[in-house]
Amino acid sequence: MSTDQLSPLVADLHLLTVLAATKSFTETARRLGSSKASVSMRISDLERIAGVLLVRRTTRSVGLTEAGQQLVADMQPAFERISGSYNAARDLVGLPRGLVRVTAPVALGRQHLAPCIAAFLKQYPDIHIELELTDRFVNLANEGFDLAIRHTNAAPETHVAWVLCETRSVLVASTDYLARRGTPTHPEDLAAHDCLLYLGAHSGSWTFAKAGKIKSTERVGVDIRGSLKVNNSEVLREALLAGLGIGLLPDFSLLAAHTGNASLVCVLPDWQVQGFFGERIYALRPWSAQVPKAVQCLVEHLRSSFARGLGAGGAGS
Amino acid sequence: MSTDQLSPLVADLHLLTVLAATKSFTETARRLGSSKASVSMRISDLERIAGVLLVRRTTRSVGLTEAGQQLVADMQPAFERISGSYNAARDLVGLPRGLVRVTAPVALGRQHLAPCIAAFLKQYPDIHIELELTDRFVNLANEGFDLAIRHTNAAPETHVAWVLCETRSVLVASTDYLARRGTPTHPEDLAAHDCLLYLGAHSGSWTFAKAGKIKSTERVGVDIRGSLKVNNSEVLREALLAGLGIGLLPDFSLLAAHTGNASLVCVLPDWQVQGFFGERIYALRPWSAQVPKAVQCLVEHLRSSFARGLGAGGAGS
DNA sequence: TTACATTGTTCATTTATTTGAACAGTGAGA
DNA sequence: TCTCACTGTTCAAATAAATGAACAATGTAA
Repeated sequence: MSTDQLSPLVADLHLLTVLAATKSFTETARRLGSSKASVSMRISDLERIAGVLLVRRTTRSVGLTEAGQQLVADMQPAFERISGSYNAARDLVGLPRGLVRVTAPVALGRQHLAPCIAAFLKQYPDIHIELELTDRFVNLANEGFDLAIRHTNAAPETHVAWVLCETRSVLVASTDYLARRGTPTHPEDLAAHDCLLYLGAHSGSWTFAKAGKIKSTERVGVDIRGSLKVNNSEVLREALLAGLGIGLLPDFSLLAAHTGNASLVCVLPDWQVQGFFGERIYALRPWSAQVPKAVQCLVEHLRSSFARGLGAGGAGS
Repeated sequence: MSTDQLSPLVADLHLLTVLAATKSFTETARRLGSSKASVSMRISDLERIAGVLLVRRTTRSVGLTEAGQQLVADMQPAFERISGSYNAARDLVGLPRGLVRVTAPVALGRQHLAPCIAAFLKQYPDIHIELELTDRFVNLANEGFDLAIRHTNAAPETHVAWVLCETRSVLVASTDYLARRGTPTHPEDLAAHDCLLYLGAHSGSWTFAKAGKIKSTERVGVDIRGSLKVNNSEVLREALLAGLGIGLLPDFSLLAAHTGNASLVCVLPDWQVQGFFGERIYALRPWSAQVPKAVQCLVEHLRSSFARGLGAGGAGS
């Protein structure tokens, strides 16, 4: 079949698929790096030329008409295939190159990912990275990301997942605080302490098990109270460093904590807190037939860096 | 998988598939209705951005590199799917519309197709037709046609084929010529006549069978000679009308012939000539999942017009 | 209900792309 | 071998597209 007549339209048809994903002209424009005026005009032109109403506009919300939905659903896999083929062609030659869009939690990203990526970019000058730090849960496929770094218990089945490292949640406090308020020797002592909570986790109580015996039945649940709940682990760490109380931090956050003039020490080192923060750091990728070489390189670099200790810079020269 | 990065490139990637089909920048530009300068620059840009050499240029011939070939082969079905979906979406609404590119033999096209199409276009104001008349054998898929009218014996297996009508080859001469030279009563009499030949057919002899007994063994082969061989059936008809000799014409050509002041009559009506010109007129279409409504309408119109007698105009109001 | 913030569209201006003619290079035909 | 027709590329001029500020419309929050 001839596809000649497509040529002036393919770009607009692809635009439509993005619009279908975002359901927003503004967001579509941002994603494609153009203006909403342009998106508006091009979609209008497409509808005029096709002679079919594709987008239902209600000035405040955007949805596709039935025709539009069908069209997009039909074309989506085709565009994915084209994208995959193009990336494969790029990767046939020379050094890995191209743009990789990454999303990561703010704290983890700032403290560990950023220096790691900096070293990576020096090593591969033809790879560009867009790093978006947010603690919001992003839908990789819908928002156009190539890679997500997640701190979680289990990788979702629908994605390709690489384990970057194992992590633990550790109960810590500043030496200053412990000097003032005493060091707890048993979980039940915490009831008399200021406990700082990560907002969003199942707040209100911590469950302890004897270290090394997490699966044993010897568990202690402690209701806790404190003056600060916050959904940002960096703020939490700063508060702990400032001596505001005892709190739970992922172990990798501790590394950075020792660089300041204050320092945090482990509390109840013989006890392990259950279930807070994920126990692994993953790199996730929406499923696709093949992984672009640039993404593969980045993941490889992250794995070796994380294996060597979090926050370690590059993989050497 | 995100295809966002595709957006500025899809059109160029599609351009590449057309270039792969035509193996010519000039022809690609003609097909897409743009200039070769534009094609040249866009392909160059694509290669620069991809970082891969896709096209092998030798100033005189164009071919794809291995990377380019692989890329195009991968993308081709995807673009066909997109094209199909787009056409399907268009056809969901209202009157059939869109562009239909048709190729047909010159004579058949001028005499019968053109008036038929004229009536069709009046009936469907939103359908546009590009009619390319040529006796050259065109590759539908490669040259971007949606429909071909062919005068042939059997439809190729690789295409969708509709039979428009049956035809016969008829031996004719002008009354004027027959008056001067006498009317042959047996094929062997032709040896003494001026016979005008369609150039390109297996020239040099005609094989006759008793009418209604084509499959019988009673065949007569006659070596013929004459002063004119031409590959255009209209010129042949004019020559016959001018009394230059006896010649073979498809029956539908005769209809138009009677409109002049001279007229042609059948020679040897009891005999049937074998194998010259096809015995059917077909409408062919490169295979595809679904036939655009505009094409379907056109074929339907052609069928009913041809069934009603060749050259009949529209299908009525 | 009434502001407010944000959406999609419009229009004059800026920007990028396309164009056509000139050019250099190559393959077919004599 | 040489010629000629035609190829793909280049560059200034012309054309088309993208931009962003202003605008009307609508869902949201007070």
